[in-house]
Amino acid sequence: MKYTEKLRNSGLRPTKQRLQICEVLFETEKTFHFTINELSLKIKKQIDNKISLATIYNTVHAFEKKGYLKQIPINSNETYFDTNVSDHHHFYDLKKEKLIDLENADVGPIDIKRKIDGKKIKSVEILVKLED
Amino acid sequence: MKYTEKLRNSGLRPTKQRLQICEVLFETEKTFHFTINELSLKIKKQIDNKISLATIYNTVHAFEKKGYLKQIPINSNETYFDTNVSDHHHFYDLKKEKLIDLENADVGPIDIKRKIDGKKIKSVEILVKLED
DNA sequence: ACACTTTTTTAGAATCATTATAAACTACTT
DNA sequence: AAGTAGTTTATAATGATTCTAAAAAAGTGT
Repeated sequence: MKYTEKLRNSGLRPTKQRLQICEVLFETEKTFHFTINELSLKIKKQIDNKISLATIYNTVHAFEKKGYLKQIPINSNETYFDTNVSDHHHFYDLKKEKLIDLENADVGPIDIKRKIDGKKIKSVEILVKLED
Repeated sequence: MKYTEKLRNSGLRPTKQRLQICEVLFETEKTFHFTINELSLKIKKQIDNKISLATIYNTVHAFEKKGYLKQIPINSNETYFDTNVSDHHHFYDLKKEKLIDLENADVGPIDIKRKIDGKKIKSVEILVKLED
């Protein structure tokens, strides 16, 4: 299996559950955004056996820590994740509660002029809220 | 009282609780960031009578709706608010878990080139994560 | 001031995402 | 095969937020 190595290299044991979650997350043409609840439903549809909710939480957090997933900073009662870990930004449709990727080319260059002593910039994330 | 009119003009009755919360929120030299829990403690310290938690939630949401407060998009289990409602962005010091205001002048102009049909931009918020 | 309507406050309960627990299970090592 | 360290699991616990419905306060008209 193609994800076995990837997991081993990260220090994560390639368990059946993790490999199956990899399939659901990364075996897609396009990247996508999800909440744990949405992912849980997706897994139920695509996988025969049951994966417990706790395992889904554990796995998503483990993957996020390893850089295979990104958390999207957004004010919502649910945490949003993104399988697109490249540098990019988001629209957030407030009505539909849906995220839309903004390709890097869709946003002019960002120039952060201020510096904080002893700190370096890890990421710059833009959230563009949309209303009707 | 100086906030009475402000509230009336927004269609909010200037109740004792709302006026007191105005004092705590806006009667400060500098603007600040807070969670509901932090605000609740600040109120307990500064105000003699008790204001119920439900009222604090109600009031903060009412003020946010009227534009007197801003929610800050950030991944945390608690919602962060800002008394600085001017157009500005934030640094987030990952180590200290602290927000720092970025004045608008600290960030070059943001150009969102992509448009979504039937939607208009409500806000553009940048979160710059800082590491050591 | 009084009566009446509407809004607001409140304590407590309910909700819901997330995390903790601890026992059973699985993967890895020797 | 045995040992151990990591993982999964159901379930309970946590904790922020929202809901409820009754009491209180504010606004309005007389």
